[in-house]
Amino acid sequence: MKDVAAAAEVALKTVSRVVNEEPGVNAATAARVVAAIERLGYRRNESARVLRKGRTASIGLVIEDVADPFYSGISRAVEDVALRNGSLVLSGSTGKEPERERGLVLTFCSRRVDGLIIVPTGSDHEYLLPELDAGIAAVFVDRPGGLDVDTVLSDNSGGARTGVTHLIRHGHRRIAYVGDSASIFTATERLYGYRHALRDAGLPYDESLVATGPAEQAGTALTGMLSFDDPPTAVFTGNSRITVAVLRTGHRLPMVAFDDFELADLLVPGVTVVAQDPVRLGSTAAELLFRRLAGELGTPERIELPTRLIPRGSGELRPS
Amino acid sequence: MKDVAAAAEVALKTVSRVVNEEPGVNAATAARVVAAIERLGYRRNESARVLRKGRTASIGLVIEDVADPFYSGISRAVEDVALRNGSLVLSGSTGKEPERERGLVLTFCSRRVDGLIIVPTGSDHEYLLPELDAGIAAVFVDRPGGLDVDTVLSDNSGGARTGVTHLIRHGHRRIAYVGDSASIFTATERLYGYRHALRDAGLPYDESLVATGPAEQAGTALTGMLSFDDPPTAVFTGNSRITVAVLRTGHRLPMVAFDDFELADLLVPGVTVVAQDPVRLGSTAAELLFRRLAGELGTPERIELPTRLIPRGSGELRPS
DNA sequence: CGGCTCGTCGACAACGTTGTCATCATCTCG
DNA sequence: CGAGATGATGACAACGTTGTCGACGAGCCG
Repeated sequence: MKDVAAAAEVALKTVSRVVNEEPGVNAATAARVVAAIERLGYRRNESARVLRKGRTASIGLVIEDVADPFYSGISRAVEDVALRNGSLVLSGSTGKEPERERGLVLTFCSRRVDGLIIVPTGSDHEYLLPELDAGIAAVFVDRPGGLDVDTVLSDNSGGARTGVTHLIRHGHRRIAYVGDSASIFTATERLYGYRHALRDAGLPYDESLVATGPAEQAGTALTGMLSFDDPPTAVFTGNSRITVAVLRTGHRLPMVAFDDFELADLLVPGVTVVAQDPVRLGSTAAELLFRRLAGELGTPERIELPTRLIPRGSGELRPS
Repeated sequence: MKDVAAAAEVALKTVSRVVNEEPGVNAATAARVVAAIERLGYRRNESARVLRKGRTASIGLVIEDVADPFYSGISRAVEDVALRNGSLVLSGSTGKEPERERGLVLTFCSRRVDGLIIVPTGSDHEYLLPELDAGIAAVFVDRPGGLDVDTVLSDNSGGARTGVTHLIRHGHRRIAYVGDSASIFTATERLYGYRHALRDAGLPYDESLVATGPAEQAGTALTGMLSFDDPPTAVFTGNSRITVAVLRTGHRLPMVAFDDFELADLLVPGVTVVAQDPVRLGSTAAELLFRRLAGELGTPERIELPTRLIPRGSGELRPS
């Protein structure tokens, strides 16, 4: 900028004014400055600007894994909203490691992002408090982070309840639940929805039909249940990875899956799912964040987005 | 930092030294400073540091769409490599719009990223030249960007050739090619591989069996071909979106698809694919970038990663 | 004991912006 | 014609770091 000023024979400040399109610059002078900028290939140094202004026009996005379609959907939505708001997105995957989440968040903070969108992995987010005090806005997505902060969730229990009820309506009385381990918020909620549906229908809750744990064990768990004297006639799966694991076992059990996935309609039978809307999850969170950044006050919101049952065949099979 | 210095009753520079773990600070003094840092909840302002040092320890990643599994694979790999190198990733999706790509790249540059990893969307990347001169490193991934810059690609033509040859070996003589429009580098390469395979086998190249264009038209194009007097007995699809479009038509034509996709093995029959390795694509590009950032000189490299044929059934069917 | 090195520390400038205020010429109006 | 308003421009400080260099005392050696 100094060079540009020299080249255009004006003061530094005048160049600054031109670059920022501030009023009060003679058209002729401005033209001279623009020419000099062009000639020297000058581009404003955003770091210095940030230092001066305090706002970085960037937000941090912390998710579990960009490579997972659910999170990449969120990712894309956040990106789009950010772009519309003139912000950039710094993103990082935690891979379910709370330590890595913490590292990412703190790094983002020291880079002075204006706000954070976090899919919380650990349960303890105390370390965020000083940052929040320092004025960084934060929104939790998909799971609550244990702090009194804006949060956007899917209606996990309601969705699971709908899905299980769907199976019950089709005549199933013994329905297996295969889901993530109980330490994960969404898994607990979905299991709750499952129980709720059983209760609604007056069916007993049988613990031996419930398997929780990582996706790798889902297949064997279900296979085990099928060897019972009184095996389940249908299964409700708690997330996509588990759904796939169950599908790979080759049992063609009637099934409703939580979370939609590509090609669910091309399998035979098509897989009936309770679909979440990752894009809407992401955009809602981002909109909320930018409203906060724009100065909107008020108590933290907790938004629950509806899920949608998509019948495709597997959930409409009757017990055999 | 000023406050910390005051609280610890030392000079600004001493705090800086402690924060950066520079040698030459008395242990007792350091302890006092650390205590003050703790007490005040101080965290270094990275923007100021960047301004002073010139390096931002961040790279820009420009891809077509994070929500596409192929690109999110790249994304994740880049992220991991960056993290290992102490860098952050600014990312953005272009959605195939050259204008948006340009905007993203220039924004990243004005934020002084150290380097860029770009999946080029437009063909004209002249606008990058001033940035490259300014010392920003760049690597193109998946497609060349028309500039003499490090580039990491899949072996598109070789992969397609292998895939088509596979069908030929299984007795097919009339093989349809349904791929992306010719303006896209990878599509041209794959079509070239297709022709190459036909030539190798002494089969004629029949233009009426070749459909290029967006995925939305892929289904109808293939359906059209199947009404010929002498219809194709197998199809080679040029990318995942097109593969899915073709699958949705419901024709159970013998088929080899370029690019692997989740659940390809669960369809009936399993879909034989020529798999690319997005993760390796991303990590190779990132490694290359960081080597350049570390000062490695030499002429730009052009790396072509091998593809892998994965037989799953659909490609092993004989003509009916 | 004088000169030397070494360890520790601080003063100061600089990075590239932008906000504040001052300057100066020109114009307007009574 | 003089006072004040207006428009254009510039000088300077500040944002929070870090690099450079110099100061100061303690310990060492000859």
